[in-house]
Amino acid sequence: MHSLGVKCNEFAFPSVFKACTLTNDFRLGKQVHGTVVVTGFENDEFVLNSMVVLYAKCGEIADSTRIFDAIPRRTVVSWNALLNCYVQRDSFGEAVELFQDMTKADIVSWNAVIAGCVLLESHDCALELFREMNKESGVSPNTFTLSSALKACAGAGNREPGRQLHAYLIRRDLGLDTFLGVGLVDLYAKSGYMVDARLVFNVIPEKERSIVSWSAMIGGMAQHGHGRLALQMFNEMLKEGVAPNHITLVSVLCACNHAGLVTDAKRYFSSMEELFSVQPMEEHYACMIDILGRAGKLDEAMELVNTMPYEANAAVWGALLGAARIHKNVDLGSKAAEMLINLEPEKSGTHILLANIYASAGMWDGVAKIRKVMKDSNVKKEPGMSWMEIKDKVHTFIVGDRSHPRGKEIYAKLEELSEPLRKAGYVPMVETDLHDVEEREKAKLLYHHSEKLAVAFGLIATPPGAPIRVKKNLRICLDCHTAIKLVSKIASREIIVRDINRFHHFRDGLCSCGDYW
DNA sequence: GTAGGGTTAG
Repeated sequence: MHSLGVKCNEFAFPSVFKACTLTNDFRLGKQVHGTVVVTGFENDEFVLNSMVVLYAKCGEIADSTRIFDAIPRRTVVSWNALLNCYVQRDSFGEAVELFQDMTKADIVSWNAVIAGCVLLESHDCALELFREMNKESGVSPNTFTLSSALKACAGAGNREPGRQLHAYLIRRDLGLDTFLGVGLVDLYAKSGYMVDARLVFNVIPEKERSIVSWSAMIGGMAQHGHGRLALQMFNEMLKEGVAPNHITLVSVLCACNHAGLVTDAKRYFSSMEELFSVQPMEEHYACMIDILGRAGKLDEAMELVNTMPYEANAAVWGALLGAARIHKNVDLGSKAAEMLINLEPEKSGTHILLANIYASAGMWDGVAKIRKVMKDSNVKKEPGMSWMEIKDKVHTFIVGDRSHPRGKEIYAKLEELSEPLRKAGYVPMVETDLHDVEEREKAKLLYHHSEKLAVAFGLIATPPGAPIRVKKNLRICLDCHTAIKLVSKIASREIIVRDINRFHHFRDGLCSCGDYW
């Protein structure tokens, strides 16, 4: 158009800027900006709004803000444009400031700040804003708002508020669009209710069912340790003619991993490019290395590390460290830990896993050394915490804590369980505990880990036979894993623990993770 | 003609 000499008007410029933004062509964008100035359209509100977005998305926040300030008649769209740019560029502080300066925030503004909270994983903050919006702003939520709010609930594994959102959208007859469908499936999956996730999945209208909804189901099942069900679902999907993307395939590998299906995993991994036109990416290699490592094929895992077209990242070294722990391989463990400490010095989990490896090999001087390193470098173990939700109340537990109103009963329950546990073969794994206290004190602490307290509370606070659902902020500890398996049998209860990585369904003395985690 | 939402991996 330009070369034909057709003059661009104020209606064409916004689309051109949008195209520059989408293709990240900042050079062209600046040229077009020049044309705007030359042709005298630099006061048009639409033109300026689209320029705000262009500059912000290309990282030129200062210029973007300058253009924003120069808009003669700023509308709510101008404010929202900048607001969303701040949110997407992780400048949440600036976003909040801008939001507070707005005289009349509309639904898009609210959606932007709520999405911003979710992005930072400040789930409670997101829900708090959501409530404030409903109560005080006179703006009512739309499907965008609800999908962010659902994501906040899912991220926190908090089914109750999510369910209320579900009820709300039914009452308002909003119907399930693609995003709400995924949001609900993921909510139920992440809060431990796979049956409900499946029910929602089944009622998503066909045209709203996307590869993302399928992936959420398959990934959810994998996280719950239902590896074979996940693969069944994958086959069902293929039968429907839906093509997997790279995320679906990560979940498929993860499903094989948790079901111990090494051969299937290898088959999927080596044929994914041919069958599904998805080239193995870093994350697929990391999964495959994890699978091989867990299965004890450490040499094969290392070979893949050395031959893959990527530099080993934290996920890869983490997988190797985990494998080293399971198979008690001190050499590999220390190598992986060293790499990880370089890559992620701020995480305490690496030191702890390595200490566990030393401990299980009886290398107490190694354990002591790590304890010293942690002390000197000020790496603090994040305190383990567990939660149990009853009705809409959340009960929190910390190791050895007695402050819960029913503390006495909880400790009595654990005491009562100690004899049947011992008879069932439970031996405290004192060596896995790193607290800097005497052996006897250690056994006591171990027996009062937060997840054990939460389970004991579940036993006394829910009716006989009801499933017990616990959440934990770290990986479940090995000793607790063993103990809870036995408790599920002794007390005839299904116990579901969501740890930082996945779900453990304990039933009749076994765990759905197959002790593979 | 300008602004906003979803799935994965240690």
